[in-house]
Amino acid sequence: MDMSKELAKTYDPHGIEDRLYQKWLDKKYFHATVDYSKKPFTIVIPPPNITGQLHMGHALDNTMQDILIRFKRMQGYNALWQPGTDHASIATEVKIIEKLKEQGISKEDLGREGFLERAWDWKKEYGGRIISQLKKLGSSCDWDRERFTMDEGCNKAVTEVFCKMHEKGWIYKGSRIINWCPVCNTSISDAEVEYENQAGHFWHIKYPIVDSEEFLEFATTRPETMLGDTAVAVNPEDDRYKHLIGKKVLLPIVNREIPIVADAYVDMEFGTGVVKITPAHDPNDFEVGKRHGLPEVNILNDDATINANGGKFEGMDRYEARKAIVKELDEMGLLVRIEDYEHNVGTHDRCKTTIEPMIKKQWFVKMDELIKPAAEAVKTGDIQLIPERMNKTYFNWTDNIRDWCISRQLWWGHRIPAYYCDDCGETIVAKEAPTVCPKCGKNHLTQDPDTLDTWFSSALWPFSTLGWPEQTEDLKYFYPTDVLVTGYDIIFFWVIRMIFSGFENMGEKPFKTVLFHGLVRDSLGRKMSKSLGNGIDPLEIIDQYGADALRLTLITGNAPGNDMRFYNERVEASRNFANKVWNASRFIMMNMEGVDITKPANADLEPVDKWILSKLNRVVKEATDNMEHFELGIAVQKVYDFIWDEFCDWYIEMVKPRLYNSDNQTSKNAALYTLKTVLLDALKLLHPYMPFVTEEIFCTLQSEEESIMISSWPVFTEERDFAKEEKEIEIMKEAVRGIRNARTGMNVPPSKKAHVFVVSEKENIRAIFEEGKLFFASLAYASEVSVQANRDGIADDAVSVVIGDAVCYMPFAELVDIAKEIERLEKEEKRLQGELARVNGMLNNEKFMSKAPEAKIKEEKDKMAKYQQMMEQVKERLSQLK
RNA sequence: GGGAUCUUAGCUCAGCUGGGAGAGCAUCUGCCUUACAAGCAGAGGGUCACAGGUUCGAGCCCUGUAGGUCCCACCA
Repeated sequence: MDMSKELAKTYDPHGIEDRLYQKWLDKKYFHATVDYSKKPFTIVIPPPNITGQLHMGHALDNTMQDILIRFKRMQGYNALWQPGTDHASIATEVKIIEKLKEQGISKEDLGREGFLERAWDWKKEYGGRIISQLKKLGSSCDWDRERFTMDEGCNKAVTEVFCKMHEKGWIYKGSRIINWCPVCNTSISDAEVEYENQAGHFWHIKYPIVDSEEFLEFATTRPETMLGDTAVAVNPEDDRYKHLIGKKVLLPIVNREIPIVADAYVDMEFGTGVVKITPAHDPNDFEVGKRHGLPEVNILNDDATINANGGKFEGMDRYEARKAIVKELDEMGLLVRIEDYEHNVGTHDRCKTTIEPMIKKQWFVKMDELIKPAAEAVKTGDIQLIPERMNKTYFNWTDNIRDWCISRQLWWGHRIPAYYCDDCGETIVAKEAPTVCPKCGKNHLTQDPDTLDTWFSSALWPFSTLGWPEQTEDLKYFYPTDVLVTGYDIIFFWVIRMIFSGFENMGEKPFKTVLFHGLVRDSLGRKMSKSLGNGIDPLEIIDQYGADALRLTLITGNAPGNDMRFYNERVEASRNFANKVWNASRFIMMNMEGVDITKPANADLEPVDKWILSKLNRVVKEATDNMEHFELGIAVQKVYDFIWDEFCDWYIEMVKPRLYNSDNQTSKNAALYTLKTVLLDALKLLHPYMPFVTEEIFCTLQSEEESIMISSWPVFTEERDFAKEEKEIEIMKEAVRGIRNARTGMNVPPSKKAHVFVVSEKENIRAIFEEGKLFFASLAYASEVSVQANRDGIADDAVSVVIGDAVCYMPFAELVDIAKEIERLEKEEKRLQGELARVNGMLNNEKFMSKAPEAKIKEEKDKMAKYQQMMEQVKERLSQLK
């Protein structure tokens, strides 16, 4: 071994991580190309926004994907992790506008072309930032394939889909009530509206009834909308108002006579049972208006100031107008009272502005047919959601689907491929801009100024990134993709839309499995947010503890779809584990130095070697199985426990005497071989989780293979299945534990060695201890170990440890406190009594004996035999001592 | 209003198809044992929210109750 590569005493990820990542890039390990000799395994990245900075959510999301990709790659799949970024239409546009504002420039100053130029510049400058941050995490994306939702290919895909669906009639333009954000100045989809409970008021108001002295009283949370009232509604069954139906009220201030209509929408129990109807500014009123043929009076400008329909309030902000109107109603004696009222207010998820429902001409996607195969796929299990409970959330959306408003009054995005003839008003939807109007033949055509909802292009991501609409080889080979990893918070925005888009355009699901993860919260369980300032920067954590430690922290102790809390102590624990692995490796390498290790014959392996190989074999099987089922946290926990508890704390300690004693080269070789073999396989199992430290060790240890990430995943082999040795070594471990325990109980310092006598009537048990004498002595702090069939020559007052198959004696002479020893044995007796009672209870239960599976009964019988044996031994010792 | 989910050791959480309660951190005791003090060896600590039920057997399945979190709907 080249000792210039000797490892440092503590693991320091600095320098190592960047160097290894660069090596992987240089060697093109992340790159995947079509190869029919291998099975594909594909993941498309949820494209991070170009405005984004890596946060813990990304770190978790991408760690999970990287684990799956690295795992499958090692298993021999042709693993493709398709990366890219999202143009994030509204988020980016808002940022650019903010930046321009600092320079005193408005969007309009620049005009569309100029603005887009700035936007692309912005993308160039910041769009790559998050990519370099993903690299810090160790993400093994195929960067040669990096895509952008607004690149040429994606644009082609968007246009193709838009035109195709328009032709089918599934994309239409219509005048409907939509959610309007007065700050962002655009329509938004229902999914982008976030309801927020706000303290507000209930204004109780009355309208005078025409040709009557009577008034009709009702309450509203938005009195300013009265300017747009075109009716007042009551329930047709409501006896209080039946006589008024068909009559009119005089809308105050506006002095417009509006009808009293009857509509079942009105809840008689709520308030006075009277509702003012403002079809232009409330979705429910809009429906009522349609049913009764009411006029729609729009009273708002796009910036939520009152327009000309508001008469003297024109130009006022909606909230100013509210005050003014309330004041005026009060002066007219029409304000009955004001009540404090908490109600849900729709806000824009991006900017938190209260949205205004408005009637606008927008483009929509008709959902009723489109959603069918998407709902069916999850129902039949063609697409599997993990955890399964996400199905309910999914169906809740598919069952109540509403048409999707896709047009946005923004510039940064895919422009809608619709053109209007200025002369005859014809609408043309086409992939290429038409030069003349097909209807009137004139050439005054204007493209629709609007762009598409960001999610329209991300919905196509699983196939647009593989070349669609071209029928590329990549598409044939890598589609459908295998797993989509994402947070449950974007199931409506993205997951569902990808699914129906996949079926519609590819005739096939976009992925087989969706693996959901939860939110990463702060140590107090709060969402990490900019406004709270409680966000933890993954890059800082990486800098402090290393990417491996961060990755492990995000994966351990967490089940799919569950939120987790993040705090530094957890990262420290992960970092400590990396260091543990590092030091175990360092130990093994030190001992390998200058030694030619050869593969030993099975007969030359000692029982402990077989024991650890067999244990390894099992963890290989189980961890692999867990990973196949996406139980990443469970899998890594098993690997962690194996490495730390079994391999480091037991096996390494067990073989030390053999390594230090070079008299028996066969035994030493077997130990070294086993150490190296187990370490290499354990590193492989760990690699998907902790790619850097495992690679660094692997390459130092195993110079003939160039990288662990392209090495092959360990598999279970019969050859390493040593059930007998596993059992035998467990007996010795039990003895060691018992001895350590007894010593601690008597405050015997480790420096005080004792002669340990192992007494067993069974020859095979004696043989086991005889064979493992060397390590048994060191683990049990023995100056000497004697294995014998009876207790001849052992002092009566020796400390005794009962393990069933054997009894270990430690004559300490002056140290032993007989009273204490009796106490200890009596405690053991009591414990055994309890155990025996439990086992007896089961075995004497006829129903248990007749109904329980045979294996379970045998298990309990075996236990009983063991406990009985131990009980006898304890009793015997007690009688001797007394 | 509908739905989901959680309640397990002092803290944060695992516990996969029901078969003797686990981890990390924290606490206590003893150890610088020639890989690791970011360590080693031990210890203490839980009527698995509560009440019923199914079962030979329930942390796990069913019903209900209480409290927390989230999603959807949005009664003006």
